[in-house]
Amino acid sequence: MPATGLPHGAVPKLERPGPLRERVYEALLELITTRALRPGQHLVESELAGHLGVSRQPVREALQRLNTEGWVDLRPAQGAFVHEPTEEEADQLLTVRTLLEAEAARLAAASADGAGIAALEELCAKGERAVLDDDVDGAVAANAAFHAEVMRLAGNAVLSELAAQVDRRVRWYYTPVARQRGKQSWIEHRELIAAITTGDEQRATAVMRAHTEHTRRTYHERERS
Amino acid sequence: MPATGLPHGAVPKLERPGPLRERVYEALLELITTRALRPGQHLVESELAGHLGVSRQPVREALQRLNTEGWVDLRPAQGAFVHEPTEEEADQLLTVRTLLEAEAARLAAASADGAGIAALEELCAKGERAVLDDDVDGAVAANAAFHAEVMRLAGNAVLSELAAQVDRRVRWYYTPVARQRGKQSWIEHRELIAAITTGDEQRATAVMRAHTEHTRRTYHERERS
DNA sequence: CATGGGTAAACTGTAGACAATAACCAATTC
DNA sequence: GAATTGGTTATTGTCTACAGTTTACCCATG
Repeated sequence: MPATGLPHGAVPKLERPGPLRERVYEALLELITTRALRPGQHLVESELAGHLGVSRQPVREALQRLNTEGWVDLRPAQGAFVHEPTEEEADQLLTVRTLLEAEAARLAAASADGAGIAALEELCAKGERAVLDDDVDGAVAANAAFHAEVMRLAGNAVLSELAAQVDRRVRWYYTPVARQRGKQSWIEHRELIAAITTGDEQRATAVMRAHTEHTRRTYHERERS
Repeated sequence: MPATGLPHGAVPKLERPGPLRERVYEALLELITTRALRPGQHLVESELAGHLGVSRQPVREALQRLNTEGWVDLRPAQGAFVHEPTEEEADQLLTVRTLLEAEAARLAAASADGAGIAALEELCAKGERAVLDDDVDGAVAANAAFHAEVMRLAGNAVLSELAAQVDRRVRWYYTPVARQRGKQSWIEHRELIAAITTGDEQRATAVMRAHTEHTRRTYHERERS
């Protein structure tokens, strides 16, 4: 290796636009999760293409990826429709999410690590601060970051990737009721950190399971609001 | 509804070709799982297209789906390469598989059902027969069918879909050593059926976990063969 | 002999054009 | 008047062509 003398991070990494399909994919996913594209809506390739300033091909590829990941339904010879979540499906997703997150918590507890725990505590503090400030977006972001960090500590890439997809969809269903669960959520996070710190796999699993189950309850009780 | 006088089943259902990308996808997946396309191999779109008698476009779409599902790695501006499984990844996949299958077993036990149990027993018998006949392919197929049936009984579509993908990849890694685990596997299946029949969720989970963990052991001990 | 530059080939990424298919609507017949 | 049939339109599925990048090889040069 040649000695360039340049530290890795210092290189500006001159912007690579990256494949168009990726950007289209992310743009569409953003539009779906923000409800700019509503469930059941018919997505016409040429419209999207024109709207995004690209050709139909990248749009097609993005739509197909969204299809395999469950965001849109691709009816043959008819086109793409934004997926309509059902009660049953939301419930099943929450079940799977509970499973994956609980396992991640167990693995994280098993391979406890000082630096990782510090990161968790920082994210937890950030979330608590956001809740006190009534910063909903900040709290949601901190929550996602917290769970992602637990996933990272688990050190299982396959698990992490699956959980990322499931979590994102759960959050999509769940966003409308997200504000209800603010303070209590972070108390539970503190408990989880404690369990991970002491390396108590059983307790970490139990706490995370209770945490996500609690989330499910909140979801199912949302009608009365 | 017009009375055509034609019974439903009698219509030959003249072959619906289905979207080309689907068929290309299945063809490529078959080629990969059978090792006709070996890990690390560079897949050139135009070659595949010519070989399959279609244009590049369906091949592209199939490759991208294979990419999102972890079968091929898609390096930008360079093309598709058959994914090379690592030890670590195989281990992580087995962990996730254990998780998903165990949960499926629990759910299946919770919603025990006479017809379902009968189906399981039949598949089990078929598998045992295949083992006695040294019919390896038949045994592998019966094994897959058995696990798929447990999944179906669990009644969780999301879980089922995830497990299907994970299982298929696990089986890809695992196929070379599949013959080692013949008879014992089906004894464990019998235990699982017993647990499901009595609706014992705890025991069903434990049995399935032991079963898949056993599979993992076998995998990791394969070098010495 | 090693090294650097430059050129060419191969492949992917994107765009545009054409064919096929399914829904929609009106006209027609029983 | 209802149902069926034929035409029409909009949209997807597929193919072909072209531009952009990366890689590898070869030749010139120190």
